[in-house]
Amino acid sequence: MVNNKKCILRLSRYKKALTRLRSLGFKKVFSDNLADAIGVTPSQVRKDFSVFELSGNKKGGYSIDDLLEKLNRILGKEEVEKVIIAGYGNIGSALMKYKGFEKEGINIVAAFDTDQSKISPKAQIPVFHIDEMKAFIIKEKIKTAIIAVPDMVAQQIVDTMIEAGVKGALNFSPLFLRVPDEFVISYVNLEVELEGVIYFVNALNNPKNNEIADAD
Amino acid sequence: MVNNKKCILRLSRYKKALTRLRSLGFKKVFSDNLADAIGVTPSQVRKDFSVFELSGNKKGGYSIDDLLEKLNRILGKEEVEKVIIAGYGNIGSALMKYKGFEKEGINIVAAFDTDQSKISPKAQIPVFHIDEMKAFIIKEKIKTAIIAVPDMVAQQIVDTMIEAGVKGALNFSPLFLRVPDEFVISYVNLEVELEGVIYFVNALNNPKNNEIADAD
DNA sequence: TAGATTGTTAATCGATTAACAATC
DNA sequence: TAGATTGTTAATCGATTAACAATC
Repeated sequence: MVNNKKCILRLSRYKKALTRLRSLGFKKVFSDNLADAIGVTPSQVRKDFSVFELSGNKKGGYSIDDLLEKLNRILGKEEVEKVIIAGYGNIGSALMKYKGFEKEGINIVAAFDTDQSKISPKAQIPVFHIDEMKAFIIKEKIKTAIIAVPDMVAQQIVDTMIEAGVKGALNFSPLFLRVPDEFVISYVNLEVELEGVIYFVNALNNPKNNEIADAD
Repeated sequence: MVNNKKCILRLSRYKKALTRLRSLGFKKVFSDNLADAIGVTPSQVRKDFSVFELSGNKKGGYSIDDLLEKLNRILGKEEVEKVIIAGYGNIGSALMKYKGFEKEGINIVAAFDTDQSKISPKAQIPVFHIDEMKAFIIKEKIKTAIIAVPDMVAQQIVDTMIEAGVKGALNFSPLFLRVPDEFVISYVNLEVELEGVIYFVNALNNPKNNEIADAD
């Protein structure tokens, strides 16, 4: 198993770029083109591919169809992934409607909240009371979740998820959550990211500094 | 200038943790406590602080008030930061309502969209037609923006922003955008993040593999 | 063939961690 | 004082990049 998050995230970006190239009618791609498309070096592309034994033809580049098929397999896209959302506030409801997930074969199957006025079990994508989450996870064998609940309850929600069998989550709560080593958790922290941008904007536009900051 | 994005993002996380500790009545904190609060090593905390000349007392730890004041200064929080949002779809409108930003002294001052039905120039936070964005940026001297427009127009929108004087952006479009070196851009790519979680969930629960993946 | 591109190894780079002297 | 914690240096670790042999 490749244990390098940044590399995996790049695979996902290659996939996106390849899909676009294919839709433009391309059949073949060179490490150069792909590097350009996602903003890395050609060495990086070839290294990443080599790690996953994605091979091309010397001189002939890589077959886009072939790469896409293999990337989908690596990223677990052979079957549609069922994901639930805990918390149906601003973020949770935006994510439910977000088109980007279904495009990638990710299927949001339900959301959960405490607020009675938000609950709609008959909707196309149902919103249930949070008390029903545990049973739902067990019944539907949910492995992946999105945490978009208020900070105060985030730890408690992830604990429940873990008990019920969830193996990984995308967490929008700004708190650091305590989870077992084998639980996968990825933090998306919008304030922190935006504060980072603001810091570099100020720092780069301050005449004292003249270095260049990395985008990543 | 410290040119290490991950370090800056940690400063923002320290700040969050310190605010919480202060609200619980604490006055002092040790590198140990902070490390624990955000999930890093005590060495990391002391190293980060040393880089920014945030000093404590040997034996006595760090003063929370003092740290918070200095962190706010470093992160440019002495004045409220004005930010605009391009694109008032699912993501854009969720971000407008998002409480996390104002908590951190980030002020969303306007949003822009092409869809006439979304435009409301008299709202508390106004939504204008995208054609008015450039003039608004110039007039209000906006330095930081959030890009939440459809993929197809993301490059064009960031070009306009740059022309008008924006210096950095948080980009929710999954495309790699071409920007000048001195423009700060941070990518938040929800599909990519979620795909990463799914990959590790599958990989870790596949009997062939028994290594542990890093959360970050 | 000659030229171009892959695949892989070795070198580089930078960030994290460990260790420990200084010191409160 | 003795013990604990900071602040910093050096060691380690891991990821990225450069270089180049293999080869289509």
